[in-house]
Amino acid sequence: MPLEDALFRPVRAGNAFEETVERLMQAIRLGVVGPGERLPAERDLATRLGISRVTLREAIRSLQDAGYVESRRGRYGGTFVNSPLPAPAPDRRVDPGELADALTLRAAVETGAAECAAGRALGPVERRNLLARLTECRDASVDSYRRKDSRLHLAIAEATGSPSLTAAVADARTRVNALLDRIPLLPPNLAHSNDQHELIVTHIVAGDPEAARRAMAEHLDGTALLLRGFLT
Amino acid sequence: MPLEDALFRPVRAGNAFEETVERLMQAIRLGVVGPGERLPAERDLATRLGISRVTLREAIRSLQDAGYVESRRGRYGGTFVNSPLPAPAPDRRVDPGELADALTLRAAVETGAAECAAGRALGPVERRNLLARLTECRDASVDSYRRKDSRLHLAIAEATGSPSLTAAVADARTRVNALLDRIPLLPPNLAHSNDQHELIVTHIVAGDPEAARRAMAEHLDGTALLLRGFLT
DNA sequence: GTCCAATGGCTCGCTGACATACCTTTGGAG
DNA sequence: CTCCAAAGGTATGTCAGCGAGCCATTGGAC
Repeated sequence: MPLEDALFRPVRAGNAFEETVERLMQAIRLGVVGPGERLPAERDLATRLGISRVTLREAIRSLQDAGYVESRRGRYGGTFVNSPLPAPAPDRRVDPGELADALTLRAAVETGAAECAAGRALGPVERRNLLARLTECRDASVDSYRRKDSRLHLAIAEATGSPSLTAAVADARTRVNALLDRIPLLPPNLAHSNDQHELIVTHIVAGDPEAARRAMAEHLDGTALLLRGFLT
Repeated sequence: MPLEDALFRPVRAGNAFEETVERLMQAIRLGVVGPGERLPAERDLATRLGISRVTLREAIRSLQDAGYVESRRGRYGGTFVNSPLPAPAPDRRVDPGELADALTLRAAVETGAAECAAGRALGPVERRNLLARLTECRDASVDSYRRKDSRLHLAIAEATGSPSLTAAVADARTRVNALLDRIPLLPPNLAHSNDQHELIVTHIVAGDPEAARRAMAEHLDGTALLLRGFLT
């Protein structure tokens, strides 16, 4: 019974060290902490993540070894994200079940987020955040595009005011991004994406939930088709 | 920044014991393992949950102490869910932020699930499962209603074929159910719910995603209004 | 020039969780 | 009647992860 599989799934996705590495990688790959920027201080971050500083440091150490970050001591020191970032790990086989699962989850949470964001009275801060991410995305270079794209989608999730939904969108995107890293990024698709982004944001700031949802659904269908096409 | 709060949220929701108790309670409260039914054998369950048998037994022990289950030794023994179940813990203050967060998340994942389920070619097993849960829900007594209701909604999530989305719906429902336990269950609302359920399932088996989503959204709005009303 | 606050770097003892093995109970198969 | 498979119950040694404290480095404030 698949339902029992869902409820009796593993309580822990891995040990504390592995899960911490995943989290930090997520922040970097989603562009929440961009190249050149600093992670929170170890003591602060360990508290926020609910782990010991020792474990956090082990995780940071392995990100250093992989070339993602560098640490500097002293006041105004810290752990900084490298620029440029190393290329992600090479291709592995993609489980078709995993592909369908990730795309289904993303479709649900992201269209839900777009609709919800459009249905709220957005404050000026959220409005500005959305528009800023939109233009950043449009102006992004090819190798920073995925990060800027993710930041825009996360800004939409943030505009729902729901931390849980924001986290769900971040997780879904992380999974889909890992798959997208296996296929080429083509400029025409990129331009098309930007047009769709503008449409989505327009509907959200205009407060039209139904239209925002439809625009987001179309946008996601585009990359879903690409993924299914390239990954057999 | 709320985005960083979402990404740097705690890696672990609690220790292994606490999380295991939550999981088992979830299975019982959602009616996935109903009164009189048996949980999987300890060795099997511990493997599925990715924890040691010792930790699982500690969790089961605390459910025994709380009166939710009983264990019997010997072949054909096991851990069985009690009937009737003890009443949930008495009222505590409800954080209005938590209420909004839980409702937003649920709205996103459940409408997404309904839409996705309606958009798929359902097998005969899934169809029969949906209809069976629908009638079970209609015929349910007042004190088993919440469980049967949850089972129906989970069947819809299951029909998406996405384990992640199913798990997300289960988690969202668990949070909302915990809030619903604080307000009365009124027969008129119950009848109204049943009508909406029938509409939702009809649209799903008919393969009309748009209508299924709208019907689900209306259904959820009903309980959302109730919750917001009763919980100030 | 001196000081010092904030940061990364390191160590040690303690506890929770795990893997493994074995014991006890039960009820059907033969 | 005997046996035994499958289930819960128990004990032990090992290790990951934690808390707490201290050290080393740095660059601005004074």
